[in-house]
Amino acid sequence: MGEQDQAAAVEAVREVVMRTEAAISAPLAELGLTTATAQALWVLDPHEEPPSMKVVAGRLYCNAPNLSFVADQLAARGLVERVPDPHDRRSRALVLTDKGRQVRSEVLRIVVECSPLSVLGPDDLAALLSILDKARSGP
Amino acid sequence: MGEQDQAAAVEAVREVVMRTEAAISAPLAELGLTTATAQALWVLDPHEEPPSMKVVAGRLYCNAPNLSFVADQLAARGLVERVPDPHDRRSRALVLTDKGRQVRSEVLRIVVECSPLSVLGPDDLAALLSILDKARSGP
DNA sequence: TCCAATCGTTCGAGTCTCGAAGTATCTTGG
DNA sequence: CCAAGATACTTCGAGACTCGAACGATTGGA
Repeated sequence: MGEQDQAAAVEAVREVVMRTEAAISAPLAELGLTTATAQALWVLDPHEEPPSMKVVAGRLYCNAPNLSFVADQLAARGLVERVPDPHDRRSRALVLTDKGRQVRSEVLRIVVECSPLSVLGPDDLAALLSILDKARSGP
Repeated sequence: MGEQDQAAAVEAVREVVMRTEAAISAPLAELGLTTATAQALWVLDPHEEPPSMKVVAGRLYCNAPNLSFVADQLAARGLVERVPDPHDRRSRALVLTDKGRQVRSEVLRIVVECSPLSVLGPDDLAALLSILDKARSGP
């Protein structure tokens, strides 16, 4: 019985993501972004120490060649820069440029505005986060 | 402030979906399926009246050419059949074959087993479903 | 009847993703 | 110190997915 609930939950989560992507694709296109490039921008927090390519690839659940491809696009648009790590010259950190920080905040605004989750109140959002954090911390 | 929570919630939902896809890709490959074909199989409920291509495309948030492409793959594997609608000969319904029903149940089993949501208890699952249904019924 | 709208398909192009191979660098055991 | 293996990233080539445009078949309304 619980398996049916779980399948329904997976389906619900999937649908929310699909609807979000469908809703944000047009506004992102006006910024010259796709969902792939926008997600890469998303996981670059301006307040943290610039993460290496490997770390970013991990956050995006993609492999190194894929991230190189996406990083090239962001770099071509002047949104990120590859800066060598002084402690390990094999490694390169992805750093947001000024324009990158600005566009990233636009991405966040668009996502927050277009996501189906925008209809939820603060209590529901907090409960949702609490539950999903349990799932994320699991394996 | 609520915008930060909402951004975090969108991020959490995205991560759950990414982790699910990463976890199921290998088992699905053994069935000769990709995430795209598996999702199409997923939305074909054996107990309902076979839906038209247009309806299925809507469920997958994709357009008609894309669904034709995916349906071709499922048909080539003998998992679905296109049957003409007697009332509207332009329309074709996607019907699961016997093998299709069997493989679809395997897909459900894999997803339920591999999803990060599998660590959640019945109460959390029910709460999660309740909240996401609010978001889904919104727009 | 005629014409616009709908359903599905085909075609071509573009984007995304990945495995394999290569380069540069680091690290470890001897 | 140095050679061998491991690591970080890139490039290349192929495959999978998605979409817009154009087309044929069918439907339904003026």
